Amino acid sequence: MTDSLDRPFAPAEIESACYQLWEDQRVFHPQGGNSTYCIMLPPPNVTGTLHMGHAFQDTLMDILTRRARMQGKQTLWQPGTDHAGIATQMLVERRLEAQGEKRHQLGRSAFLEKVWQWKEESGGHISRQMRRLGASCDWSRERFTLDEGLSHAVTEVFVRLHEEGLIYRGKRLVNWDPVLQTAVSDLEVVSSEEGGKLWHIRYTLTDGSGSLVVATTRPETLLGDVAVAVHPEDERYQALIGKTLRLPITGREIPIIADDYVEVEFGSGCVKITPAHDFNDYQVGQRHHLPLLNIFTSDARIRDEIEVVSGSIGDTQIPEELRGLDRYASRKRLLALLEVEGSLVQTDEHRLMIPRGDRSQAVIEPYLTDQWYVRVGPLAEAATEVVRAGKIRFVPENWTRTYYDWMERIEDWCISRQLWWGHQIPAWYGPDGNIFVTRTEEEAQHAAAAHYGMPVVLERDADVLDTWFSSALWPFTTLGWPEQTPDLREFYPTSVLVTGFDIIFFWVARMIMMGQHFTGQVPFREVYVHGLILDGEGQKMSKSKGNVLDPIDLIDGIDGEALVAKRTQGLMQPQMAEKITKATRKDFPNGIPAFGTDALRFSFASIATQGRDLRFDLKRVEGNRNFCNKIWNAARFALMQIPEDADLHGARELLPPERWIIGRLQEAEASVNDAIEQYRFADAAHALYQFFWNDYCDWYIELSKTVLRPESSFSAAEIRGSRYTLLAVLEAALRLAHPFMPFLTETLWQRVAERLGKEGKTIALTAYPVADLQRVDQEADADLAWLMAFVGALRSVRGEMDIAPSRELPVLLQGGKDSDRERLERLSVWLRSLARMGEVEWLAAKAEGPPAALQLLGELRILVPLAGLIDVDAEYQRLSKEEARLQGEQDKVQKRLAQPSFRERAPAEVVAKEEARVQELTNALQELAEQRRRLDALR
RNA sequence: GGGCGGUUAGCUCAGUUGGUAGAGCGUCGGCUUUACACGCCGAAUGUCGGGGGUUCGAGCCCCUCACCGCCCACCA
Repeated sequence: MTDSLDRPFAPAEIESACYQLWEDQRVFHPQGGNSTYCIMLPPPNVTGTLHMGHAFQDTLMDILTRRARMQGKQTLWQPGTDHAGIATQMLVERRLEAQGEKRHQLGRSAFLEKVWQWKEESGGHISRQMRRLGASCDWSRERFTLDEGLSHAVTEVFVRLHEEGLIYRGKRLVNWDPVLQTAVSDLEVVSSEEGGKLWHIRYTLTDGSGSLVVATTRPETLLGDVAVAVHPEDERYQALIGKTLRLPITGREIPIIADDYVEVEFGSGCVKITPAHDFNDYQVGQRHHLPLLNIFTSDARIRDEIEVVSGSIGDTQIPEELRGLDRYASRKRLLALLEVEGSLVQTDEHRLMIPRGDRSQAVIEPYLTDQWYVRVGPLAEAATEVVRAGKIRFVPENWTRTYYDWMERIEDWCISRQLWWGHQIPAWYGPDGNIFVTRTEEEAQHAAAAHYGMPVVLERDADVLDTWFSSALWPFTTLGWPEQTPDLREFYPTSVLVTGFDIIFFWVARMIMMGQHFTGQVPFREVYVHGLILDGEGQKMSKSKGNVLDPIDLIDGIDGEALVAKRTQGLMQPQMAEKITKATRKDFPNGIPAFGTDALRFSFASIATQGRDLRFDLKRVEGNRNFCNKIWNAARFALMQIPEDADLHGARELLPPERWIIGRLQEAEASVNDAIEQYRFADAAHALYQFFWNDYCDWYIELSKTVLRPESSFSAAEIRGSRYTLLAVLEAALRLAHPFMPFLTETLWQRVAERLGKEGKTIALTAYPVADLQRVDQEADADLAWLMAFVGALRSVRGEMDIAPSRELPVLLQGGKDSDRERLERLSVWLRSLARMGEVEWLAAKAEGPPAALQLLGELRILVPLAGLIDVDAEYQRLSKEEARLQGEQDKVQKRLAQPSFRERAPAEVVAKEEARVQELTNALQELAEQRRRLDALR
């Protein structure tokens, strides 16, 4: 540990030493306790780097984890990383391409070797960054979705689901990414409105009696048309249903069918039906037993010949000039042909939803392929039920509805991907295509031998599983499943899942389905759904916008040009670089100062409200860095006040300030605990901030100076009480703050605890404070409220009248109760030091005092004589303003009281309160008016 | 088309059973007061998006409108 506190707060100096201490002491290993607490880290991409969203989420998890650990629970925060199939494979492919190599030239095993190599190189990065954040994961248990144990579990799950008929293989339309050349799930497709056209194309009736016009946004699929559909009740086309049309270009004959999928109002009310290239048309095709004609290759080019997947047609020829053309080139060409033919009757601008792959951004093509699916119906039902039954609670609760809605409409999950990086599907094919799904190749061989009556050569399915398949198992596979390990027994179901709403469907729902199915228990009891971190302008942070902040830069600081370089390097659109450079130089002319981890963490906690979007403002971090500094200096002060040889454990007597601050501490403890329990991190942070800065520093430290100063007239027991309280309250506050600011609190605690003679190697394993509200002392609270109001009154006079702080204020008192006199006796020593109150004199009740500034403290009149001190005009104005304010309030209250219905219906205590208030206001107004008259005479 | 959020001080946002509107930042004035100028003291600032309703009483409950944002959805 760094030793000297004789310097300003310097986070960089303390952070690494603290983390070292925690790891050396094995602080993060589960230990002790009769109850358990467990959080699963949502596994980040193994080759990724920490972004603001991670840092935010990790901070919240760490707060929960550290508090639970300090509460003495056996606590595990399980870390690990995800192989992130598509993302990682794309990245490695891009790197290879930069070196002039291609995935397919390398071949599967050589390519995979390259990916593993990349994983080894960049794999530890994100966990090192998490350590910088202070994350208290048990790193000795770190897992990776592709490591041996987890892969084994994935196979086990696949095989079991297959045996139960919940996994099947089928040929149907999938979302096909023609760039990545793989199927993706519904969730990986993001549709957004884009500009396009609506083409109107004429199809002529084969009997020569006329024609129809169909409207389409995808003319290039025309070659795959198998029918034209109209609405069954559409009067315009009644007579045509059942007739046939001639497809433009090729002249193939197709029927006119009736299906109520067609919207009468849209376009011409006629829809071309292309079952192999459109999800709706597929349904229509199924209903009407139409052929399935595939016209595209896997990279979305026109085939050389139509592939008849089912049904039959006469001619499968494709015009030579279209063959091999990309879908957009073929669209252009085909439109030209239609134009020539005279079939293109109209072209309209049209906005439509374009589906794109969330990784590649390629336009997704509905494409007929063989894929593996999870039959989610039964799983979803069970997963809905556990939420309904309250076994899983969403926080905030309104996400429950989103969850239900999705679960009700969920479709089977396409889990196979035509990638190489991932868990290869444990399925083997016999020579005749028979499928053997087994745990190992040997088992498949046995099964095949039994099936065919002789050994055969099997071919393994080349596909891998969707990354989210293994992620769905994360809560139990990381704990050793399928083995019934002690960890699994101890920590499963886990306590809470902390996650963003963007992956409720991808991940949360699937974990619930799989967890419930395979363990018979929910994977977690609560789901805390947090908001999304946006930049200061409310924009989503993204590399392409150039507004990304790196959490590590906020901790260590970064100079302006380095930040510019970082933001403009490796852009997908290099032309943005100039704009980003300009904006960055404007927003961060001096770069970013080093705020330290604790300030960053505290900032994350303080913006963690229940909203959906959370703007991240650097000013806030700066403010919290100042808070860290405040704590640092307060601790320095406390330690400085207490001589090395001071005996803190002799007889102690507690003065009102001590009794008061102890009470405030209890209330702060209650607020913080209560807030964390409800996942109200911002409230918890606020309570801490408020207590430490406003109560402890602004008032208590200042009050203690009076007792602890060298010429103090307080007794030894009182001084000891004050010294002890100063340190003990600080020590408790450090423990209370530790989950939020682990580094700062650890460093200071080492020194404070030593001085207090407290045992323990680290604050991380001390007891988390629990409020004892019995210790809130009503009398002390009343004393301090009086004292603070008195000090406030004098400071207000001083501030508004511009009286130098060095100048003592003489005070005249008048009126008031016995308690005011009694308190003045006991508390004036603090009034003198905090407000620099000078001579005090009591005036007789009716006596006419000298011209003075007036402040009211209940029935007590506090007068600061004007002679030589006060500007009469200024005080006159101040009084007038104050009068106006009170008058306004009095009017409001009186109006309320004047209503008979208020007296009749409002609770008696509310009425009494209002009456007391109006009385008080009336008195005050009288006093002020009188005082103003007196001053008026002097002007 | 359906659903969910949001609209409160110059800015960013709190406001949990309906009972006298708050914080941080910023602004203005003063201050080398024996931890901290990353500080201290004082001050200013809101028709709580519009309209209607319930209620003795509404920022909070109900209805409605407007604007902003997000998610879901098969009008080719």
